[in-house]
Amino acid sequence: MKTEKISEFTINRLSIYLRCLNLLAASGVTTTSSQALAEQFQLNSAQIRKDLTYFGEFGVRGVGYNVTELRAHLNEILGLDRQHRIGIVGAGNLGMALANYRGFEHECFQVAALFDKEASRLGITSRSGVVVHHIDELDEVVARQRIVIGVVAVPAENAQEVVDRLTESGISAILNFAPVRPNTRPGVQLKTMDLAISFESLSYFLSDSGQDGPTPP
Amino acid sequence: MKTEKISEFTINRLSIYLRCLNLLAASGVTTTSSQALAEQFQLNSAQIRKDLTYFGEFGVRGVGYNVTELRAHLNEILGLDRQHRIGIVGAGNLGMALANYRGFEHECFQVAALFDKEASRLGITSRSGVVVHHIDELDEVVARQRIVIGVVAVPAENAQEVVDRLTESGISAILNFAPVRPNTRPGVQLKTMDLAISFESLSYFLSDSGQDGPTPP
DNA sequence: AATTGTGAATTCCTTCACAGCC
DNA sequence: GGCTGTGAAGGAATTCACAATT
Repeated sequence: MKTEKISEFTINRLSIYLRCLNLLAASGVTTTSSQALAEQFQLNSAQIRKDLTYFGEFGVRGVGYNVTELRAHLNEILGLDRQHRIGIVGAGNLGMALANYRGFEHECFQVAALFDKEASRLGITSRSGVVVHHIDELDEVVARQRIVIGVVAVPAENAQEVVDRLTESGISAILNFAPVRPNTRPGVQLKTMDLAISFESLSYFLSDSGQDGPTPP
Repeated sequence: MKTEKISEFTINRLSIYLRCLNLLAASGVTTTSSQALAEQFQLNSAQIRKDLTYFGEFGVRGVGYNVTELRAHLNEILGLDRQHRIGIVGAGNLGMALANYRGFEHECFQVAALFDKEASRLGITSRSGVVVHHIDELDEVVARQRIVIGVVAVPAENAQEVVDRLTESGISAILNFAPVRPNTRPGVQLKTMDLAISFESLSYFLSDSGQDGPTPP
């Protein structure tokens, strides 16, 4: 275990490794190696080893990694051995889609509350029975429900205000879907999923397609 | 204009610069500089200049950049001066949320069709009247509607199959929301928005929040 | 005087290659 | 023999700093 600063690239790859291991475990594989993983899932074996050794020595030289053990380690490193309660601000199409997202159901992430400022949306419930509160109840509900992750699913104009209110409410991590780059206090983790950037990037590569010419000898 | 390979980081930042310029233009600003942009929007001025010069010399030394001109250039570079027709595969919560997403309405991206394999979803329409087709009509509808971007909004298990079918149908760019890393033919642009990775990354930073207190072994 | 465009310096990330261990 | 863990090398992205330009 190093005290070195660990890059977000590494953390994101740990999620990928964990997924690969879950697939292997599901098909009954008990032992694997960085090379085997790299080949099956198109990764780089040295990178797998380097990423893992930031957190410990999980392998056995000459043998490889025990799938069950490594899964357990990655789950713990990523904090997936705990419940994380989520509050979604914005009960429009996106907010409700996230609240109903089945990907959460079997996982450690649990949508515990929804918030909106539109009177017409108050009281609506998600498929699993989570109710839409007025945004003015944010502080109270976040505290009562022990919500730690806030999701911003409101229009760009309101995103900064919502981030500020979430921060005030004592939340420690925010996933923002609005196409803005909000300011946050240090200590509050912010991650933005920017649909507009993704589409515009695709648009760029459509325009100048033919980027990838034939590889020289 | 260089022939150098341009990184995706640069392209993504161009989207951000364009947004900033749109804000400036909306408040009547006609001229700006890399420093002014950097200060207002928390960017790095050298990076702005370097990013822009991959595509041309848009500034005037001693003066800065003309907001209207630079917007026009970025719009053209990103291909936002053209319509891009989108087909969404998967008419569940996420697919319908994307189809109804207002961010598209005033932009150059237009959702032209929805697809699903569930009989119960066929014929449903989005708010703007786009109808859900059976996935078997993909090839025909993609051709008829001149769809160039495919969106994958299906469960992980079906994502690779959908990517293959989209590729077969002649689409040139894919935005994937399933938590997998599908294989694509070279020439087809693929971008994955991985919710699971984002949440797991936030979870990680929640666990070890505050690099000051390392956990004992 | 002010700001761009850019080579050089720096920082960060990835890959190589091999010593060390099973 | 085979595989991990890792220092060193290589490559990419960012930032610095200044000559060139208006």
